[in-house]
Amino acid sequence: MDALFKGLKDQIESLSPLEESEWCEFKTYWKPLKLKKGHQITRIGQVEDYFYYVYEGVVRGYAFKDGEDISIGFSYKGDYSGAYDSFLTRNPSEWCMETTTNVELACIHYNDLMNMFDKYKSIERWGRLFNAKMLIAMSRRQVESRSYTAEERFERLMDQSPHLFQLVSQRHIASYLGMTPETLSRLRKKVR
Amino acid sequence: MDALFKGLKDQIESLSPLEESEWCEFKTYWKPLKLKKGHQITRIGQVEDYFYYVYEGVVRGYAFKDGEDISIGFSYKGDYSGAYDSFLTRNPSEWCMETTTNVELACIHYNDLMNMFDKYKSIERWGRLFNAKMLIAMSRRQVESRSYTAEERFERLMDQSPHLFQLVSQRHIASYLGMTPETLSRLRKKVR
DNA sequence: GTCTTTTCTTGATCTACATCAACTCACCCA
DNA sequence: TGGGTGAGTTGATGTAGATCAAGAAAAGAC
Repeated sequence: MDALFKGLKDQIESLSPLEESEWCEFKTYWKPLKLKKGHQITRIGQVEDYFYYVYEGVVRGYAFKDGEDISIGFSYKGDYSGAYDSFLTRNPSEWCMETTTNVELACIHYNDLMNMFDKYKSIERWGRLFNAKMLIAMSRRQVESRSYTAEERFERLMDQSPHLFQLVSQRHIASYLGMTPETLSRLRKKVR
Repeated sequence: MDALFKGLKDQIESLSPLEESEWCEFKTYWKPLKLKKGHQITRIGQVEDYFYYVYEGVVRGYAFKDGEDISIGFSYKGDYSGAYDSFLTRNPSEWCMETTTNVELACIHYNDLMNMFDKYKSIERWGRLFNAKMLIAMSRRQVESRSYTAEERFERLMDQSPHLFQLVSQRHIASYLGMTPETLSRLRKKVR
């Protein structure tokens, strides 16, 4: 439990240091949460009320388009996670979140987070910098997905996150890479 | 000139209202700027020192991968623009910005904006919400680019931003849509 | 205005990847 | 313990869109 909050505090302070008193209050709003593999965190059409910090395990974010399940991204230890567009806009989510392993999370309710933003400038700053960080990561990924072939995207993922292949099913990785499971299977064979 | 600042103020206040005194100070750091069509705003490898507000005209953001020019996005009237990853990280930019029409902009220097973030919570908040807005737009676009065929992406762009086809060359639109200029040309013929 | 350069168009081919289909393997649970 | 269900593999075929190439048209340059 302590390790979870320590991880969370470190993550936050890497972007914006907090006063001890601020952290003490902020901390009270974060709730620890253990979930089993395969748990559906957010469903489509539902407004996301929580923002999650992943302490252990993997969470998969995905969208549905024409009945297709498209993986948008995976959150591991130290990442934040959630149907972030719905959380921010308060509109029904177009995305879902589910655990692909057993996970340990901490979560905070929208209202509590907004109150913290109002109350503490340092937390407001963390919010700004956190969004900026996400934005940068996402724009890099956008360029990536445009500049490389299926095979190159696969190789890059193998280099950057080899562990993912142990933690997530092939078809989810395939949809994340923007290819069919068959194509991914053939690429893996080629490497072996 | 006044209209430019009014537009800027409205944009900012749509996310976070400012005290009159805050706006008066903030305003002094924004510099108006007129540029001709085809002007290179940011080059690759250069650190982006400015953040831009587009009052009139179109700015194109693009990346280079293996000598390929890939359009990332277009900013029109009322948008913000800039090599945002470089601006935020202070690393040399992997992206470029150029005007595709004559433009009128307002720009603010990194240091001045950071000072404003430090000084005013309302401006810090604007920064957070602005990043959030960009993030949401980008994540929608990411899902879009995965879920639709070239033809569908073209049709959606025709619906959403028909004016773009007047303001930007076909090959830039093509790279934005993730297809070759030839393919775009054929799709346009089909519609006519 | 005419000459040059770049952009756009159109056609012929090629290929990466999708789709369809059949088979294997692991895992679960009655 | 065996058979059902979903995940992964493998092969045969199809196709969207890339690539290559060569005109036509538009946009600058002087």
